[in-house]
Amino acid sequence: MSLHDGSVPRPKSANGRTGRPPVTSRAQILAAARQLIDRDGWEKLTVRRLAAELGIGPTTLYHHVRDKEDLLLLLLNEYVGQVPPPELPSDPAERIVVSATTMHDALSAWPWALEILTVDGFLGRLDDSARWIVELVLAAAVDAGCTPEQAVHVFRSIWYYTAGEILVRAHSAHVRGDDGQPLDRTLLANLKATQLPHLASVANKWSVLAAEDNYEPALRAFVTGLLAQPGR
Amino acid sequence: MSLHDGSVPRPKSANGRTGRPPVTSRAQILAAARQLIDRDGWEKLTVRRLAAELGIGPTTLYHHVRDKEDLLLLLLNEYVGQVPPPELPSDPAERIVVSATTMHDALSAWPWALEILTVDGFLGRLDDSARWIVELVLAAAVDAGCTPEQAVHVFRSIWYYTAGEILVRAHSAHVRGDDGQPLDRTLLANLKATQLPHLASVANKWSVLAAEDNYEPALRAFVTGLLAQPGR
DNA sequence: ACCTGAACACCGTTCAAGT
DNA sequence: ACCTGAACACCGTTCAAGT
Repeated sequence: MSLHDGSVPRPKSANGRTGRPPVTSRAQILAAARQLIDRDGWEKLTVRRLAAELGIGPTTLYHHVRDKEDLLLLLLNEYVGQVPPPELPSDPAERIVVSATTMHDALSAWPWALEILTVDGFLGRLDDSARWIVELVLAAAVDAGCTPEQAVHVFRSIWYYTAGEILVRAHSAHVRGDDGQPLDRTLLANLKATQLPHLASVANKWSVLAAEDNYEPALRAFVTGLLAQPGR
Repeated sequence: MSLHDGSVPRPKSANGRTGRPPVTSRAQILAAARQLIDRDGWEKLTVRRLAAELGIGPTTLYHHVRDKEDLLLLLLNEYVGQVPPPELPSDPAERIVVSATTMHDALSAWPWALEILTVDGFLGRLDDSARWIVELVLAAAVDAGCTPEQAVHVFRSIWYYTAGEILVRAHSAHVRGDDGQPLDRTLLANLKATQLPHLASVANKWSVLAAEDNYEPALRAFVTGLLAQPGR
């Protein structure tokens, strides 16, 4: 790497700055990206569309962000950094629940953010503005009697549950059978009731049950179970 | 839809069958797809590569599978259907743990299969050969005293945890910092220790802890917590 | 310093024509 | 009945040339 700041000769211009004037900025790009996602959905965010949105050439973007992954990471840090911290209860176990729920709700509202987190190994790519949520969970776990190492395991377990819930639910949201029927019908239709009796007994209400939000009660059960583990 | 079976006039040929002879088959396509994934990795499975592998034109594939999603689903059902059923213990709670672990281990070995499951709303798209794993968990939960409805919630919670664990770990596996350093360094480097003390205290061993397999103990804690929930 | 169009190396899928 | 090449409508990214 031989690049270092200020090594490039700069042609002076009238206004004291140098070179061709910018037609956009990183801030503008991020704002446009967010607008595009909110309007057309996450899967429509492509480098080319984003450029078109801004009225610039696709290649111009590469002067403001390293690549698409970099863009997504910037977007994510910005978003998580703006999540307001929750009111924390004094009971440590309940504090874990509230902290995790805050994380969950923030990411549920922006499920695409979670896809970035999953793909990128998440923690290492966030900056401090986003990592405070992790800190909350760790602190509460330590308060509940965990060693720092155990607290990390508690956090990870909760993170897996939370990430799975959001990802699966986000993707299942509007899935229908081939014919547009809700899945119950399909489920029932080709089910050998004699071989799978329990599945058969709930097949006709599966999609109703699957639509119910059970995140928090199950999370509470998980936290209780984790904190009650032997060997601590 | 005006298509119905046998409505197309068929030119007879010498061997008693009709039309141009096939150069491949669905079974051959699935076998080649699996080989391609095992050899080059899941992300290299594209319609065009798969066709090249088989020595046929990309468009020929569309006579044997509806589209790429259909191909993945066929692949997945085949795989899950071949998973051997586990030895089940008599204790219902432990039976949930063993059943879920079987599901987990099978999908861990084939993480790309899980991506399909997540994307496609999973359950409704599987056939009976794959759904027996769900049945095992439901049956065990009912044996443990759950109503069928509660059993579905138990299954879903466990599924979220399992799916999250596999997805996050599969994607985090080989993530390094920009400079190829393990993430601990990056984590430590830009960490404001005074603001995030608990995170700071584990930063240097984070990646070691994150590499530890904690699936089963945490699952057991989860199951214990779920079955101990009030209001049942 | 910043922007641009052309180009590269890909995708999944459709469709008319051939055997 | 099955196969084919050409074509469509896209991707992310690089690079030499322009202002």
